[in-house]
Amino acid sequence: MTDTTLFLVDDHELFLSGVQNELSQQYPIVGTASDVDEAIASIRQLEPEVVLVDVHMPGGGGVTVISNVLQTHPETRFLALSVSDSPEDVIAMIRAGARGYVTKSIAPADLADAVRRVADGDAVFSPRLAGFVLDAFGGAISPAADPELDQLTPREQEVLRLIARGLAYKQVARKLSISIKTVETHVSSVLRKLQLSSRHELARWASDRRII
Amino acid sequence: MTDTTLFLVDDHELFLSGVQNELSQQYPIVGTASDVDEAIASIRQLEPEVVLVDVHMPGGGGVTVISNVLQTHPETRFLALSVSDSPEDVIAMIRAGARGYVTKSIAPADLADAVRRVADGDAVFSPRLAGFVLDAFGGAISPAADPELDQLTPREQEVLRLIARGLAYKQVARKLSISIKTVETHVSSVLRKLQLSSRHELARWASDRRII
DNA sequence: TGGCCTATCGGGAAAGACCCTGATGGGACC
DNA sequence: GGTCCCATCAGGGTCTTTCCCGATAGGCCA
Repeated sequence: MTDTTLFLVDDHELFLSGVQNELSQQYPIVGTASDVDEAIASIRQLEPEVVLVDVHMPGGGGVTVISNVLQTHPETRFLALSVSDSPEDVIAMIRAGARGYVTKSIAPADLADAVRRVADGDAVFSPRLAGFVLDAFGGAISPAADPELDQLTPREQEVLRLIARGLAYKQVARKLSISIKTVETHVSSVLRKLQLSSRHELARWASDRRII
Repeated sequence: MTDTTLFLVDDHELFLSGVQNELSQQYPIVGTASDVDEAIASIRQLEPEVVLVDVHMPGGGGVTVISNVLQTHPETRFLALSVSDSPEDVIAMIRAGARGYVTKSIAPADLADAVRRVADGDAVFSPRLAGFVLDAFGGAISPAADPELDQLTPREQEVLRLIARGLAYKQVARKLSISIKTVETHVSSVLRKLQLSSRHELARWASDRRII
């Protein structure tokens, strides 16, 4: 039993009860809530250290709870608990301010451990989500076949990448062993196809899409 | 003792020996390396499941090791181990593909636990880094007082931002209500101070640092 | 075979970017 | 009151980028 105060938010009473049953041996559970508004009000009043919050709930979901509470109580730590492991949900919760994200299939002992780690300030993710989060952070989210990129020929994409890297036409020409004039042609085509008006905009366009 | 094979990379023999001493009870340590090239070659040959890698090393550092090995062995899991907890280092390692990042002040037992979690596919960060990583993921990277940025005057930084956004000198001039010549002067100063040679490199420099 | 796309080049011209020297006024610091 | 740094601007030169006008050669397809 530690003294890390815990608060539970889930719209399924049965699940709420299960979690409470499993964790009350190890943490003082200061309160529970089964809808968004109730959760926000109670958390603000009770000021628990860690909040276990469900992702999908009527009335806005966990994101609403997290972002609202953090505005007044930024020190509160949130651990998202969900049946879903979809990237969209994970991203949304992390952006809102969750310190971790585990799926409901987690073993009770692991959940207790996750709560402890979140209370310590650590970041906790289910194994299958960890890789995703890091990939997203590294900017290597799914290749996501860009329709705008697809309309460029392979050679044009190649030139685009080098231009985006900050190389001058002359350097691109040397690198690809072609003449400056050819580079000009490719760049012109790219600018026209992407409806941009200068290599500077092109560089920014590329960096926005992480094509570097 | 689990069967998770471990490989250690650190240029400090003493530290290497210490880690080896602490962890060899729990993991089969299949090899160690104290420089970048040796590390890459050995890891490719021995194919350990988890690699503990130092961030700062002569010959490129941990980033080089990680990105090289991942090209041929993408299933290898890397746990970065460093004396530094600076945001730049953490970002660089994560981008390179590290699955976790802990500081060398970590307790041996915690390190063993971190290795286990990385082997499980989990993400591991020292508590003080966890928050930073999540903040960065949420797109709210701290201003992170950059020493290179600091040597620029406020006006120069302002011009830098606009240039990095892909604006032409003329547009920058209009936006700041100054003459093109003044913009030229500022850009020249920035290029000189940052030791860059063209606005294209400057744009790339800025986008690398997310100064946009 | 003729049409279309791609990749490769060239001349020439206008605009933009870059570099150099030099100048002015306003603060800050000592 | 002199010395620095900062921000502002100018002239003039060189190189780069961008956009015209072309051209040739290869591949694919109906």
